[in-house]
Amino acid sequence: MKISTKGRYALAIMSYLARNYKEDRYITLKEISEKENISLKYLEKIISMLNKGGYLLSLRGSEGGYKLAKDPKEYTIYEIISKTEGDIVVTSCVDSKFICSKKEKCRSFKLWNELNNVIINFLNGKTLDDYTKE
Amino acid sequence: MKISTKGRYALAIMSYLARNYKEDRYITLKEISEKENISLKYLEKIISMLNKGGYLLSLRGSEGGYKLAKDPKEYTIYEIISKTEGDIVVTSCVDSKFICSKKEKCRSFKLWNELNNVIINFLNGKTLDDYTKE
DNA sequence: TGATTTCCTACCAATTTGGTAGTAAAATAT
DNA sequence: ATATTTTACTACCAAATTGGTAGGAAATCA
Repeated sequence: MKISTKGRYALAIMSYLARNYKEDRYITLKEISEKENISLKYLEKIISMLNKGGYLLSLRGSEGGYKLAKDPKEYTIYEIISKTEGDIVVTSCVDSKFICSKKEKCRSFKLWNELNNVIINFLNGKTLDDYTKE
Repeated sequence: MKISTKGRYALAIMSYLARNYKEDRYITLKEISEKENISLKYLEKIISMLNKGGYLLSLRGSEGGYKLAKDPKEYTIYEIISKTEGDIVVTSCVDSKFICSKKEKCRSFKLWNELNNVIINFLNGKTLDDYTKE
C-alpha cells in the first residue's frame, strides 16, 4: 500500500518543470538531479516513462532537455503517478482487464473497487498546478 | 499501491468468523481453509497476526479453533488490514515515527498525508459487520 | 569535431511477497 | 493413559518487485 520512489520522483520532476514553465526553456535532467538530489541515471529511467505520446517535450544536445507540453493545470496527479507506477489497482480483481464472473456479488470486489475509486478520485481532483502552488 | 493477499485473506477469515458469530462455537482453520480455498499453513500465519491482545478468542485441541471476541460491528476494516499489512502509510514520510523538519512546508508530505487520511477514513468508516452483510 | 544531452538496453543487489515445513504444546475424546 | 486434534511457534525458501547502476548510441548545438 505504498507509492514507490518512482511515482514520487516523477512528481518531483513534473513539479520542477512546472515551476519553470513560464521561462519556456528546456531543462536538463542534470539540473533537476542536482536540485532535487536524485541520481541522474534513475531520473532518466523515470522520465522515459513520462515522455511518451507527447506528454512532455524533449530536445537532445546542448541547450536541450525537457519541458512541459501543456499548462500545469492540465496535468492531473493521477496521470503522473499512473504513468510511472502503472494503473492504481488496490487488488488485481479491481483491474478492468481482470475477468471474474463473481464481481457483481463479491463483497471483496465491492470493497476494494470502492477504495480504488476513492483513491483515484482524490488524485484526479488535483492538478500539477495545485500541487506546485500548494 | 496494493493490498496484499495477507490483508485480503485476513478479511476473509474475519468475515467467515463473523458469519458464524451467532452459533458461538470455535471454528477451525481447517474449515476456513477448505471453504475459502486458502492453504492451512498460510492461514495459520495470518491468523497469528490477528490473534493478539485478545482480538480473537482461541482454543487448542479438538472442538478448538477461533471465534470473534466481540460483535462484528465493533471491528473496523482498517484494524483488520493494518494488523496484517502494518499501518497504512502511502509514503514513509507520512508515518508518525518519521522525523522530518520540513513536514510543515513540504508539498509532497501534504499530498501524501491527505491521501493517507482519505484511505484510512474510508477503511475506518466500515465495520466487519457492514462488510459481511454487504 | 567536440561537448552535451537525450535515448535505449541490459544488468544487479536488497527487500517484500507468498508461501511451505516441522515440531512443540495444549485440550479433548476414548 | 494415550491418541487425536488443533493451535502456536520457528525457520526456511522461491519468485517478484523495488530501487537503482552501467555503457553506449544518436541527435543537437557551439
